[in-house]
Parts: sequence; C-alpha cells; structure tokens
Amino acid sequence: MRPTVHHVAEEAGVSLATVDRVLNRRPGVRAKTVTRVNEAIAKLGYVRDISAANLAKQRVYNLVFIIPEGPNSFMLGLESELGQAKLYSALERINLDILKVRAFDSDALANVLDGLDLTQISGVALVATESHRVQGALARLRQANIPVVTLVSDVSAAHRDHYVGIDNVAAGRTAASLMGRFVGHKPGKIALLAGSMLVRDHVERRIGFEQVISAEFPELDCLTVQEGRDDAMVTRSVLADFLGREPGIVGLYSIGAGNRGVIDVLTSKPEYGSIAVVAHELTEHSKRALREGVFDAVINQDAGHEVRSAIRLLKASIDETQVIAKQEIIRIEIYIRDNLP
Amino acid sequence: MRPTVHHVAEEAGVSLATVDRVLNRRPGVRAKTVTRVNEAIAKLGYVRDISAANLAKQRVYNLVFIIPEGPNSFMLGLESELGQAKLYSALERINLDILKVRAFDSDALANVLDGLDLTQISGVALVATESHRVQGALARLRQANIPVVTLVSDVSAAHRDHYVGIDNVAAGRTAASLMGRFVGHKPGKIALLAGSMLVRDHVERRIGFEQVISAEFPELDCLTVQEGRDDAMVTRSVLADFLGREPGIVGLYSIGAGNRGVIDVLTSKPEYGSIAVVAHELTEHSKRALREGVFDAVINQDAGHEVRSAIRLLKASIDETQVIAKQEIIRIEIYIRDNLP
DNA sequence: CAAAAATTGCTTTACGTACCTCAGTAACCT
DNA sequence: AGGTTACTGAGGTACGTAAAGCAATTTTTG
Repeated sequence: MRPTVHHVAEEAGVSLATVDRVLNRRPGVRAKTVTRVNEAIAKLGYVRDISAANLAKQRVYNLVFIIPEGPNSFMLGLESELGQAKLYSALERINLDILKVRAFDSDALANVLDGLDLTQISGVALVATESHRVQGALARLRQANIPVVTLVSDVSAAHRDHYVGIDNVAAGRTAASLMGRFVGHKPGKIALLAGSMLVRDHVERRIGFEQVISAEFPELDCLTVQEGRDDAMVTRSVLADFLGREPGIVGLYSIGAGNRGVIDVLTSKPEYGSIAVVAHELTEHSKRALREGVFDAVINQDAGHEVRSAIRLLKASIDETQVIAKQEIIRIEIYIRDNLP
Repeated sequence: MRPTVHHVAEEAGVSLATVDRVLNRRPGVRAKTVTRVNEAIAKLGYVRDISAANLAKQRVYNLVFIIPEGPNSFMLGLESELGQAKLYSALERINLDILKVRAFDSDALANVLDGLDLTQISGVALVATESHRVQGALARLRQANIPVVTLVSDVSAAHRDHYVGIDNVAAGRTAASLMGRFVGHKPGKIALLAGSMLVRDHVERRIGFEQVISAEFPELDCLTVQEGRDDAMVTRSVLADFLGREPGIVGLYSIGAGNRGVIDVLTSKPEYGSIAVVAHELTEHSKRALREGVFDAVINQDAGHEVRSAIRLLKASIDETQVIAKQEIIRIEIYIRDNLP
C-alpha cells in the first residue's frame, strides 16, 4: 500500500490540513513544522497520487503553441501532429491553442507573445525567431511563472526553460559525413541550398556541414549558399539557375525546406542523377525521393515526438514533476531508402 | 466542461447505475437500453475520466517482462531501461516484474511462461524465441485474456497482440545499403558475423542484407556467416580466426551483439582499419567505436522507447483504450559518429 | 500580562468513477 | 393470475487529494 497524506500527517504528528499546506506551498506553517512534515514524507516515501490530485484540482492546462505559417511541409507536419495531440490531450485536461505567425518575422512573433493573456495561460511552446523584442516578451512570460519551451529553432538558453529539437550543428556534420562518403573521395563541388541565412538553425547546419567537409573531405569544395526561402517555387528557379551555371557539382546539401522544388529540378535533367543529395525533413515528397533514388539521405527530426515532448515538458514544469530525460532527447534521424518508416 | 456519467444518465433517461453497468459491461441491461446509453455517450462525446476511474478502481497493473539473461550489452541496456521504467511507472499503479531466462533456450522460456500465475498477472512482454511449446504457452495466456507483447524478437502474429521492435529484414537492407556505399563500388568480400542463426531476428537481418548486396552491389561477395553466440569472448576468437584465414575482406557486418569482441579484433591489426564496419545496437562500446572510427555505422533500436512502448501497449490493451499509433513505431535508427546522442 | 498575530487542527465538501445493496418495476412464462 | 426472471433505480461508500471556513492553540509583540 502506498502511503497517503493521512499517513504522513500521523507520522509527522500534525493534522491533515498542515500536510496539505506544506505540500501545496500554502502559507501559515512554521519552518520547523515544514521540516517535520518533509521528514515524514521522506521517511514514508510518500508520493502524491497524481490521479487523485488532478481529480481534486480540476485543473486545466492551457498550453499555447506558436508556429510559423506558410506552406512548407515540415511545418504542416508539425501542425498536423499538433492536431493529433489535441485530440489525445483533451483526455488529460490539456487544452492546446495553436497560433500562427508569419515565417521569419520576429516582430510578428513578439506581437503575438505580447498579446497573450497571461492569466489564462499555463505554458507556451514556440518555434522561435530571435530578436530583442522576442527576448523581452519571453522574459515577461517567465516572470509570470509561465514555462516556455522552444521548438525546432532555439533562442539563447536564458530565455526559455527547454529546447525541444536537434543540435543543428551536429545535424550539419552528419549531413557532411554522409555526403563525403556517398561522393566517395572524388574531387568536386558541393552546392548548398538553404531557406534563409537569417534563420539560426540553417546557419548552424551550414557551419557543421562545412566543418566536416573541410576537415575530412578537402577534395570537396562548398559553393556559396543559395537561398530558396523554404518555398518550392523560389527554390526551383534558384536551384535550376545555379546548377545550370556551375559545372562539376557532385553533391547537393539542401539545408532547409522546399524539397519539392529540389526534386523537380533534379529530375529535370538526366545528368543530375549522379549528384549525391542529402536533404532535411522527412515528408511525403522526400520519402518518395528516397525511394526513387533522387535523394540519397534525409536528416529528420520527428515532429510528433517534438510535439509530445514539448507537452510533457510544459506539463512537468507546471506540476513541478520529473521527466524521463532520455525520452525527451530528439534524435538526429538518418533515413535512407531502406529504413523508411 | 467535459460531460460526466451524470450527464449521460440524464441524456439517456436512465439512472446512473445503468450507465455504469453499460460502461463496465456488467450484466443486467436490456439490449435496447444499452443502445440508448451508447447513443447518449456518442451524442455528448462522453469519455471516461481515467484519473477518476483509476482512483476509484484502485487497480494495479501487474506486468511481467521476460528477457534473456547473459552478459550482452543490449540486453543489459534493456534491463536498465526496465529498472528506470519501474521507478516511474510505480506512480501510475504499474508494477513491473522482470524475469530472466537463458538466452536462445525456448524450453526455458516456455517453462517460465507455464509457471506464471495467471490470476496475478495483467500483461506479459517477452523477448521471444519461438517453438511449439512457447506458442502453446502464449495461447494459454491469451485465452486467459492476458495481453501479450513481443519485444525485440517476434513470434508469428497469431500468438501475440503486438510486436515492439524493428523490421529486421529492413534493418539488414539498411546495413547493406550503407555498407555498399561506404565500400564505394570496389570489389571485395564481406564478412558476416551473427550471434546465432537459430534466432529469428539475426536470420532476417542477414536475408535483408544479402538481398540488397546481391541486387545492387554485385561486386561484393558475402562470405559464410560466422556465429559468435552474442558473446564477446567467443566472438573474438571466431572473428580473429576468420579474418586471418580470409584475405580480401573489405567489409564486416556484425548482425548481433558481442561488439566488444569485434572491436578488440579490429583494433588488433592496423590493416583491419580499412574494413568498412556496420554493426547493431548502440552501447557504450559501439559509441566509442564510432567515435574512434572503428565502426562506420551502427543500426540501433531504442531500448528505452521499446520498454515504454510495451508498457503503453499493454496498459492500453488492459484498459481497452487507444494508443497513438505513430508513437509506438520503433525506428531503425542509423548512427554515425556525428549524430550520436 | 494581555492583546494581537501567527500557526495549527478539525471538519466538511468536492472531484468523477466504481461497485455494492436493496427495493422496485416490468416482462415473461405457465 | 401468480410466480419467476430480468431489468432498472436510488442511494450509499470509497478512492486520495484539494481547498475552504472556523475554532483552538501557540507564539509573538507591545
């Protein structure tokens, strides 16, 4: 039998009300008594029964997720995972509100953050674009004791409680190792294609990528980064242009989203078939590209895992409970044709 | 506000007791009334409050995990994850019992299964070795309405409710694709090292591996499978012998456990440094081997994820609730030096 | 030392579900 | 019609915790 508050009260020689005050940090208990109660808790190994507490509290967790709008598949995937999560989390008294802001627009993000009614909100998760205004808005949230989790794209550690996402430098390094091996120590040029060099995660991936290429595959030469704004149309024209201009390209690293455009260009000319391609984010398009041999590897972070992890972390912060650290690590997943889920 | 049993009772025009009888499948309700109640449930979108139900039920879930003993790192990892899970799951009224049987011994497994007191058990997870006796024992469990989940190694689908683990044929294919690319289309021989060809998962991995090698890398030649019994000592002598005997080996696929032995042999002679190595299971040893360039890639299944998934699946079976399907898919993880967790 | 303030105890109600008893009603069969 | 069976209702207690009000006690303060 697990000990209950009653046992704790008895053990500490105080009343149930006092135990309750201690447990819920309510005022009106002498420090000495608090200690006695805590000792009793430790001695009995008392752990609060979450089911019962939730029942009594009638608490609802109002979690706000802020994600960029725009038609790129990864964010659409994130949104659909959020929709899924919304269904299941209703069973656990969790309310998910999903807000969208313009991509790459930190002012819009700051506006949304400033507009939140802090009395109605128990936790916030956001895909961050960093700026002073955003930092200020986050500081205000944390001052109000509202936990903040960054998703996919981080801000500096001082402005959030957790980051849920991958180490993008390591992701870039991973891409480079794969690229180097797929090309197979033949000299040649590598094309880099990002969404925007203003986004921290893309910058970091590039850094990691070039680190490894220059250190371990010096026969490969990284060209200037092209920007496709994470948009299939833009990507298509930028990349078609670039490949036409630059002869001797043996590899392509697609750092951001907009895979559809990349696939279109690569399948447009047979001679592009020999280019080794490493891209990011597993979507229906990139899966197909892997199956058909257009892409050689895709680096992915699991959006569903990220959403669930963010929810667990926010809830744990609110309840002041522990999380299983290992479960919250987001993997840098490598997919090739053969290990697709 | 979420609807409660009271609302359902009112909506259906019956008493609370009747709703309760319907919900908990107790006898003594006319079919017509059952329908009325179910319609009310559907109309209101009533969902049982799990917290409250657990509290009232005072139910404890007694889950039994049966895993092979033996000193290989993967199983030790599984065990440690089970230990972890045991701590956390106590909070959710889940009791984990961990039983060990001799590895590769289906009779011992059947004995353990037959020895279970079915009245005391709510669910079973096991690392299966298949045999008629095991099948019979599993059938008995399922007849007693006890959900069965296989872990890491499967039996035929008729004898369990779920399989928690990876598709081992696909894992073998993945290993082969990586191997072929790492070797880089130079002709040569590939050494295969398994634990035992009596274990289904090892057989399947080999099949997948040879499929891809023969179809896409015909310049590579797979040699006879060597068996190391998933034991570092045995592996060491078997492999050292084999590599000494066979010249021209360019790649090694280590299908099972016993990585320590593999690493010892590979680092024993400098000329082995050029062999491309793909192994299974991420452990401290294999991580170090990746960092130091002894291994080129490791295929992994996340033991922690598997344990948590098995628990969730068993609990969902017992409670007759839904699971989030995507969350329960065990990935075929690829690790290289750069994406180690 | 008395008054004020702080601390503690006692008791009750509530959360939503499970499960029990007992009484009552309806339907069915002979 | 009478009896039997099958269903249904009413009401209660329980689970462990939260949260409140108010009384009683102790401690602090002037």
